[in-house]
Amino acid sequence: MSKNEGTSSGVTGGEPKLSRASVQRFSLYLRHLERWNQDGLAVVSSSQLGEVLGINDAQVRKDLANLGNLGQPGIGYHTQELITALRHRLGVDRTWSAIVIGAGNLARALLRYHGFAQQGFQFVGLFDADPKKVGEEVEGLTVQAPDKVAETIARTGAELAVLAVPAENAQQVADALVAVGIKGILNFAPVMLKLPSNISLVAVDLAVQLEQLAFHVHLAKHDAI
Amino acid sequence: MSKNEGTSSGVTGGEPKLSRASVQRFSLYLRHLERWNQDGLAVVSSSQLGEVLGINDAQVRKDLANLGNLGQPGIGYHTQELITALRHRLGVDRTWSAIVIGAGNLARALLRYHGFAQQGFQFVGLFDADPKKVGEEVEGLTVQAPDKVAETIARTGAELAVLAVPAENAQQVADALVAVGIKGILNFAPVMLKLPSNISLVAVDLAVQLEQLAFHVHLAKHDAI
DNA sequence: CCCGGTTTGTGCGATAATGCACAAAGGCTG
DNA sequence: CAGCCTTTGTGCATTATCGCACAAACCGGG
Repeated sequence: MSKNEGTSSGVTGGEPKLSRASVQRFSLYLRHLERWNQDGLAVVSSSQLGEVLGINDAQVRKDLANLGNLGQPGIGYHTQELITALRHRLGVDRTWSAIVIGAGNLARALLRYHGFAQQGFQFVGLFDADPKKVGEEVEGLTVQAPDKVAETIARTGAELAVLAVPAENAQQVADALVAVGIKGILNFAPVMLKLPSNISLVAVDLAVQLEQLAFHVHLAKHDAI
Repeated sequence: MSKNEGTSSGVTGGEPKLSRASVQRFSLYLRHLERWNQDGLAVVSSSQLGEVLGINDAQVRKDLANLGNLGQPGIGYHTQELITALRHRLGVDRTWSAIVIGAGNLARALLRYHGFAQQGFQFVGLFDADPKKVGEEVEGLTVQAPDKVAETIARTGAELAVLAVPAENAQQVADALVAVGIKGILNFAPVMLKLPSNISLVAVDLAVQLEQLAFHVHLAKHDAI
């Protein structure tokens, strides 16, 4: 996240400020609640949520307290109500349009992953600088040349971009995206992008994750006292 | 990470204990250092590293102090030396073998991503429960039935597994992997796996990341005081 | 309508992570 | 070799995050 550190609510004091950690968990709560809701579970408790997330139940209650007093002592939380509140607070009680830059395998995987659509995200454009890829069809989208991005944004109102290009080009592409009005970037390239502070950024580095895993296994072996 | 919370070094006190946050950054330092090293940069400073990671330089020095006194006042750190120390400490100064479960698009994307190989990870097996996929060739690997996992592990010594299966099957598959001796799991399914505490776990939920991004953009709009 | 069993909301202390600021150490110039 | 500049290592204050524990609220049974 660029500089959106504090997640400060406007001084107007509308809603309580959320800690970065809480926001991360909100998505996870939502995921589980939606599953449970489909299973017909009308009410959930903080300990149930804590259980599946592997955290303390008090933490859950504190997080959820930020949504207003939705919990009822002795009962728990109404699943549907909680889902609605979470989606509203997260800003996913609407549809978000996103474009994808880079038509490699990762992009294809993302386009085919239907979890996004369920959460209200839709991909409205796919772009690649490689002329050989332009014109190709992927999951209902036709690969376009990068100079068509502005036009697509204007037409669809897309605010988010997924960056799945090589590290070398990432910064340059990101700059171009900002120039044409993109508001948030999900970056898969293994570089720390420099963006204006009003542009949001979330980075996912898959190699880092695997490395973290290796480290923990490595440690577990040597730790074996 | 299952319970490997403290990242506690064995009481033997070999190396200083690393904070979870430091370890996360270690991978990032390494990534940039390797790039710079290839570019011929022999010496780096904490402020350079802080710059590219977007963090304070004091933080960088504290992190790196955990590797021993590699820095020289007035000079900085020798790139190559730092790389060696980081790789050693992270446990990536060796080759790690990993298997992939689930031969969907995400798996294909991962197999084709060469960043892993550069970091010393190699994929030695690909498995899918769908009989129609068994026998297919993907990036030099032949999709096998899940009951062949044990055999592959025995043959290759693979310790890591990448889980790229639907959420419904994830826990069951994970249990099976643990049963045949896998030591660490990188989980892409949107569920919190329950694993024995001696098994390491790193989870990546792509939908959550996109949701985080949406939230920050959402907030930026409403925050605009 | 009272009582035991649940579950929320939260004040408070504990723990972790971050950032500041400065002394000590190395190198370059003249 | 003296002076100045750079950069490390780290003690300390600040901030963020977590978990415990308990009062208050709610339910169902008898």
